[in-house]
Amino acid sequence: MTKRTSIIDVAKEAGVSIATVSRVFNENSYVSGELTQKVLRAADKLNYKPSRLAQSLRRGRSKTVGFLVPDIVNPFFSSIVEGASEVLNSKDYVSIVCSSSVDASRETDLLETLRLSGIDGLVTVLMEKYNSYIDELMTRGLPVVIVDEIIKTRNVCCVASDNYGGMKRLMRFLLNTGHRSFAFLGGNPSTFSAQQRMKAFRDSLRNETEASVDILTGEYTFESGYKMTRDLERVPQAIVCGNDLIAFGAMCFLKERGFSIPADVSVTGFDDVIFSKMSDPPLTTVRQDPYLMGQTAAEMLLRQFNGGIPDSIRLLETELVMRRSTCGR
Amino acid sequence: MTKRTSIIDVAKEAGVSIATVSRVFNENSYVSGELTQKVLRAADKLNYKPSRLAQSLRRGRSKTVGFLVPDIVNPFFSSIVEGASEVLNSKDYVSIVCSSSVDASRETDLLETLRLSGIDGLVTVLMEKYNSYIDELMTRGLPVVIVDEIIKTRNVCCVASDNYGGMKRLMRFLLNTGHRSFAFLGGNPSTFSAQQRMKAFRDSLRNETEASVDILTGEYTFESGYKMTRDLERVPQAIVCGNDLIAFGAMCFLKERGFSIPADVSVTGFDDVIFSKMSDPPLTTVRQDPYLMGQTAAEMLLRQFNGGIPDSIRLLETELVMRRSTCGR
DNA sequence: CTGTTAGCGCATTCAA
DNA sequence: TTGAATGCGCTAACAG
Repeated sequence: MTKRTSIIDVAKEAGVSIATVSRVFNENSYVSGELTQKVLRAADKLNYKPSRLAQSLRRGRSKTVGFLVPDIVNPFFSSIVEGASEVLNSKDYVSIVCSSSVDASRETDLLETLRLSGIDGLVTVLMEKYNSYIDELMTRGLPVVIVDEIIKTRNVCCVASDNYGGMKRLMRFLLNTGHRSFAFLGGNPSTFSAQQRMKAFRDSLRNETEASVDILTGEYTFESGYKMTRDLERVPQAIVCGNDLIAFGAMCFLKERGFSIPADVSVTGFDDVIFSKMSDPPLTTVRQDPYLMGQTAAEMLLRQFNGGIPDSIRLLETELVMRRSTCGR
Repeated sequence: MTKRTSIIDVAKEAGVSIATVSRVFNENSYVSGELTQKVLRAADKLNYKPSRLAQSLRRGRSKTVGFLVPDIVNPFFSSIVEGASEVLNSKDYVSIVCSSSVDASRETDLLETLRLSGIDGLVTVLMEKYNSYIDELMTRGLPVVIVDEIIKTRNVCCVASDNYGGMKRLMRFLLNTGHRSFAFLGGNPSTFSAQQRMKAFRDSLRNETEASVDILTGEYTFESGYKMTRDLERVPQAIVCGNDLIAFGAMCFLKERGFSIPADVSVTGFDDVIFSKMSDPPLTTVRQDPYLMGQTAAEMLLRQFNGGIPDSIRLLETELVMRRSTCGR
């Protein structure tokens, strides 16, 4: 880069001290109208804006927040980042984004890089269990918000969808519409969301002594959904999937085998990704709002910046979306 | 944040000057083995790592690259970011990501924020036409790479898929399999990629005087594809869509109207998004590789950092992916 | 209200 | 090889 124009250049141009220039740009101290105009004019002429780098070093705050997510390509995670960034950007914060590329072993390194970059706060979706390095960061005083997971054992801010409640509602709907035999095709059971959804599935059937139940777990992917369905000993009245991708895989297999959806078997998903309304048939699912999760996380962070102690846990509503992949029995 | 341990603390602990500590961490100057050990031990004990912020200010380089994309939630754009970030991270660069949320009027502001944050380079996918602020940044000496658009009029590095060649190949395939009546359902015609694809479509049919041709343009969305198909005066043998989303919309409408795909009408897309193999029927499309585009962009940037002048234009191969949404006539 | 000065944490002269 | 001193661009005392 060409040499930046610095505060000194502006001070010279305006014929004032650098402190005055600084004051004009910080707007918290009083400067006479005359000098303010001079400074503004000079700054404009030289196209000057304060360097965030120098401000950061001096202030000890960088107006920067770090993000660490498992996979930025996954719209679920990128929506979280987008939601949070929107809120943060409007407060003049900038986002440094790291993706671990679904490699949990890289998380600590990336977190360290983020810390060294001088972030003021951290928003993260962790891959598996709680990363103890987070504790260290918090001990050092870094504001943190964990997304898509609720951790009660430590005093850390968390925001997640009500996975349990959403799945409960879906199951109630299925039960009410006459389904009595079920299969659950879950995602990676080490994740918080998968655990909650599966637990809700189980709990919903606890009193249904007549119901037939099958539970498999795999990955949150199309392929995994396809395979798990193939591995099913028999096709039940309803296949409840851990997320939409699994449901797409299940529907694909079922259609190949000549089953008609929903006439022969109902299929449900979770998430309501953009393609769920485009699938054939459109998928009955539980909508969660990752964008809102991001916004909420940002607000929790902002409150910490302002010295407030936000509610440490926020559970976001989910919504049952009934489409044509399910029907009454 | 708790007070960071600084280079001074380490120097004291090790009983050396801060210059020596600095030298040990920079590995470019010679320090005796003894002092090196002392410093390393002290740094380890105090858990010291140099502050990137201070380094940036001092060096005038931040090891940070800025990204500006229209929509980070769109996997196409996030793949570009991911591909580039992977390459850059491995060279110890960190990514500052901005999304204009599909609002072209915000681009210049975000670019300015990025500049003030002290980025060493910029990778961007612009919304519409060339943003002249980019020129200013380049004039100031900032290395820039434009992605998904080829700009020949200015001396700027560009990387994009061979949209034209890909569409040509697809049309050749369609022509070879006996299709003679076509509709083209294009995306936003102000984007470079849309223009290239449409041009290739037109050029392919230039010598087919017998062919019947219809051209509509809209947005790169499911809804737009649905509507454009509805607006078609008659259903041709092949509906060539500007991207996969449009194709999904088209297929949805066609199926609702009782058309059988591909028996009654072939449908094609562009991009090969993850859902294209899951649709019913799976979509014939042209695959492009945004992740590779990102990687390539990063390499072009790195070469600029090293003072090299990279090829200013890189066109990436596309691949025809034949699936079951098309058949011979 | 304005200017002078110190120092954020570090890399890099210049001497020794 | 090592240390002392300087300054990157800026903010925040402290004086005036």
